[in-house]
Amino acid sequence: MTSADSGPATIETIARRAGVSIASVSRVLNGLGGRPDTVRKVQAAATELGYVPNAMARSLRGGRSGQIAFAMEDIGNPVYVAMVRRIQAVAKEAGYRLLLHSTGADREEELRALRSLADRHTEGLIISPIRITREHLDELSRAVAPVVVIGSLPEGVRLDNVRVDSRVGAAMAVAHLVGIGRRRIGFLNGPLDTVPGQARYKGYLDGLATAGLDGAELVESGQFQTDSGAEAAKRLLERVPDLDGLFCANDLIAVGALRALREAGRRVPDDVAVVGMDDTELARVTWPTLTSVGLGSARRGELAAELLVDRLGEGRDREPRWVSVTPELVARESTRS
Amino acid sequence: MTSADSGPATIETIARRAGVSIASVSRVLNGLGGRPDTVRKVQAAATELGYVPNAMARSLRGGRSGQIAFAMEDIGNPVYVAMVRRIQAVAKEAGYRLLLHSTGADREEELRALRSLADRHTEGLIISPIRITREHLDELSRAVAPVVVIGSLPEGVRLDNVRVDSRVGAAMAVAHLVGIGRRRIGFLNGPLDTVPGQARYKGYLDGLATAGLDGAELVESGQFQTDSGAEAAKRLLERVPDLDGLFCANDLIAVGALRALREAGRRVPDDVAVVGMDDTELARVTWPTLTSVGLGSARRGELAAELLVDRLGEGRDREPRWVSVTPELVARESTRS
DNA sequence: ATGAAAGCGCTAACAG
DNA sequence: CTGTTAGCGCTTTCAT
Repeated sequence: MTSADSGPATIETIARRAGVSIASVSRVLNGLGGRPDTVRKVQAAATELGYVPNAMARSLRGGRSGQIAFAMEDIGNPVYVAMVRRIQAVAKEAGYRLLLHSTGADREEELRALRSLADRHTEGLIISPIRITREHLDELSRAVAPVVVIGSLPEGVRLDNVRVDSRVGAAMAVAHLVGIGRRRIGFLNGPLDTVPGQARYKGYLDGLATAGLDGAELVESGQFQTDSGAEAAKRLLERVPDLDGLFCANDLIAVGALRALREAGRRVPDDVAVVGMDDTELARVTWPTLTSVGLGSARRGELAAELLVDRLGEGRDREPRWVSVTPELVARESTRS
Repeated sequence: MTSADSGPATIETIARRAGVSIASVSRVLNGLGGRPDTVRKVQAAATELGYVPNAMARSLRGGRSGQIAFAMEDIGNPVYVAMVRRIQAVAKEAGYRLLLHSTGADREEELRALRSLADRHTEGLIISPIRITREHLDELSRAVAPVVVIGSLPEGVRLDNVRVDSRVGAAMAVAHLVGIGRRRIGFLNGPLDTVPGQARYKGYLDGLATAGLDGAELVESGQFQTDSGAEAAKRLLERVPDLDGLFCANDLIAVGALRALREAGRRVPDDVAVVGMDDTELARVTWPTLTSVGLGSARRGELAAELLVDRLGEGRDREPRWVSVTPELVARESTRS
């Protein structure tokens, strides 16, 4: 340890120690060959000094940070957990580190996440916005690095995009309830001014129409959350005592509904059959276990990550791609007939 | 838009446009004053060009990346979700970005996370290792940047550390079961060769001893997961048909146990009362709702983040701090007498 | 108050 | 095959 250098080793430290130039050090360390003798000396020095390349310097020089980010509303929602898991896996596989933005319900935070691409600490972004405003679209079109959107985009937006037709999924849920003989089918929705809120509401109406039912007055909306779901269920039960089927716009709402139904003394599925949406981990944990329409959250995360990774590599100039995932109903006890 | 420059604006672009030196640009942009005239010109140019400082260059120059990381086993576990949420919040508040390492069950990955501090892309790390081996300790002591450990550390390790005495928590669970008149109290544990597995097992024994009970043969171990918990519960029920109380080493195991109990036709809490641990979101979702010993996951995440942020700032040379959180039993339906 | 210049650590082009 | 050198974009002396 003759190292009179302070701080961590750099290529310069190594160069001095090995008696070669910094260029040779760089070459050897990047596997670009060299005289066997040189290679040996450099490697020895690097090992002895415990050299690790400085990622910041590399990034600045190479113009690539090796980082991507995922922005979602709240990691507390199991849907996002499923996405993060797969995104993480794909990112790591491709040699990217993953950053997390939790935007909360705050629209402004989402925009900030988009704008922050400009400082180049991140090479690309996956974003799953719950609302898509004019501002979002402006900011998206102005983004200085690749962005993949998880969620539906208006026609004509030229961005990589992973979607699922939750309208169809919602219709499937209703069809399933109809299939087991339910006729008074309610719907607990999230906020109507969100993309998923809109789509699921339309799907619910589609499902009813197909079955020749009318459900105009069987809808309650609130937040996409458990407590809100419980309250909405309570309101609906009071208004519609003869309810026999219930579709919930996500599993969190459904969990709240199950609670409210129990407290109201209704048996599930005997009195009221319940279907959730997203098919999260929760669906297997409740009692009765929850029938739910899976929207492939894990798969969407994975696809989004793959799209992004591709665009950051090979696919730099590819046309924007719109990929979609098919909803799938998973029947469990809450609709066992 | 006379900008003949390619790529994003830099201080140099601005300097040319404003007719000043790059040094002045830097000063103005960092609020270090200047002649009113200069300030105005620079700000105008910056705005027009949509200038955003390059984070990589800043980092390299300043030696600070503005990033911290959190390494845990699997974001799928609600305990970590709770931690991430708070860590995220504290990090953002303090101006740090948050990186996520999912290490899986892989020991090697944890070590990699620690070693990766050396490349300086991250200023500090919060790690919640499930096992602490000799290698971990070596690597921890060798870490080139501040590390905060969530979990218990052997005496004498000089590292910031947030802990909770889950041994005491486990004893509380048993005491609670005893308190509602249970005498044949089983324990479903995770792997015994993990830190939490050890502590909770000891706490279980403590609890029994205090009550003058013997439970040597009422233990099953598996993984800290739902399916594993269900299987373990099944095994235990076969071996010990007169079981009347059950403590589970975490909520995931407890959820599995509830399922197994139901399948075996046992009523909860009438036949068997159940207590989980961690008091995750799950505990409020199951039926019956699950009594669980909270270990302050959210709080631990928050504290860890605060310790780290402090050490990266003011507290650079502070003595290592060991903070602890107190377990708290939250009684719910699964132990209603 | 301002500009010139050095340098953070690295890679790559260019000579030799 | 190897060394010298020029930057990547920024902050910060050091003169002026």
